[in-house]
Amino acid sequence: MTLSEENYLKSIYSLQREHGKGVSTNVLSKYLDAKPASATEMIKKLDEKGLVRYQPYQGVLLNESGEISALKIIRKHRLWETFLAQKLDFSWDEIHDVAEQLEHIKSDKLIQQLDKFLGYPKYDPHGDPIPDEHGHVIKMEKKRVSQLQPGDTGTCIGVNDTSSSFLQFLDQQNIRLGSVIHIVNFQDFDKSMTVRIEDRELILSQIATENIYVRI
Amino acid sequence: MTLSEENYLKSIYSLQREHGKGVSTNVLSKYLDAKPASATEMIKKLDEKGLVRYQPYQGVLLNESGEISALKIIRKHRLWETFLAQKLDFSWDEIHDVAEQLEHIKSDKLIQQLDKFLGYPKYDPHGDPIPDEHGHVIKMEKKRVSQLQPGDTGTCIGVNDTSSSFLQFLDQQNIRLGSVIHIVNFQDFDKSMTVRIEDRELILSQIATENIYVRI
DNA sequence: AATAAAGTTTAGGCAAACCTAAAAAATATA
DNA sequence: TATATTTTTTAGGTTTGCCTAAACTTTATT
Ligand SMILES: [Mn+2]
Ligand SMILES: [Mn+2]
Ligand SMILES: [Mn+2]
Ligand SMILES: [Mn+2]
Repeated sequence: MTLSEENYLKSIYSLQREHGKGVSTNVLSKYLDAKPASATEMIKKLDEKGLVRYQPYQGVLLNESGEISALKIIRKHRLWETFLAQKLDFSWDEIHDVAEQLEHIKSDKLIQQLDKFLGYPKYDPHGDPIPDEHGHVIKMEKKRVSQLQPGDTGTCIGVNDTSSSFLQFLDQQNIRLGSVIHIVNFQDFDKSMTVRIEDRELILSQIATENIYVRI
Repeated sequence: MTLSEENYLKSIYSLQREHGKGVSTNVLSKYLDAKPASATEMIKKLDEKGLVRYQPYQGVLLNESGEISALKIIRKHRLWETFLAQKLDFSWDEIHDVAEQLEHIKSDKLIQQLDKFLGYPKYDPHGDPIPDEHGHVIKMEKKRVSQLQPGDTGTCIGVNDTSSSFLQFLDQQNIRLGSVIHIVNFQDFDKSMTVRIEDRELILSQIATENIYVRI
């Protein structure tokens, strides 16, 4: 499989999860920073290879072998992210771009040994579950902070927005994986929330609370 | 720089070191497992980019910026080899192919942190010196075992032949980096040598003694 | 239902990195 | 030195992955 094919499969997997139905060439191409015509071409090729189901004008969906392939790449991506964060002291916002390259290295032994070296981690530094070698993923029912009520408490397990600026903001506010977030108050007029993290109270905007995932 | 350009620069660097003069398209293409016509094309492109000096029919030579670029890739290759051997328990003969891919990952921070994580190693698992971030390499006067006399003692610092079968042979014979090799005897009829390694005597063929490097 | 807008595909090109086959140059041999 | 052999370059193709512009299909609006 080529680098480009791998990136398409991974993208289709993510977008398929988000929305329900077939992923349109428009959405897919925007996600990959390419043109719709390019997406159409690639989708046709993946269909011929038996990795996706594609009906013209109806979008694309991974079939079983496509999903297994996608999960293998996601496994590699998340293991490398874990390596970069835990062993090389990369910060939350720096790991993604490098992992985007490393995920395409071809060596079964490499990824097996990396997994072992890291102590068989279950989650990556963004709180996303790492698929096992057969492509099995732990299903998590994660909630957004915005879905909690005053009085509730959640443990931060990830983010939705992975932009540098947001991740840097979280770093500054000392919000990291495992942080316990207690909801103190909810302001109706702007949907912001007052939360307590490690005995420190702060106000999070609606945008912020919608982009932080917690396990309750 | 593209992956292919990087591989060409690295190859030219190695071949230039071996022979003295300009590297011919024939030699270069054989080394890279490509056709001479492809080498000519690439060389012309590298010349236009100012990385090599190329005169038709006269072969190619790296100029200063080409050499710096080559050494940066070699630095990455050797750091990754060290990582694979030291941290992921790859054996001597397994590391090269994976490092051949990893050397092309683009991230200054990655290689800086990897270097730190490994404790700023000076040599790779084959005994070759790792260039520093400015492209400076330690010049080593290494000798082949075949150049030693009975009574001499050397410390194994690398190999010339990096084929799997040779490296596996060395593994079986417990010859590794740092092994102290004492020359017991030299057989004139077949140029083989009796050597002592860790209180064990064995006979090495001429082919073997010519492909093991030692520091005396 | 007819028309306008938006989304999707097709057609035709382009650059990178390969290739084969033919032409040209350098080198070896008679 | 003339000819044969080897090496190198050039010319023309192919594949992958991208693009733009035009044609077509679907969806939204009047
Ligand atoms: Mn990627
Ligand atoms: Mn992640
Ligand atoms: Mn390489
Ligand atoms: Mn090496």
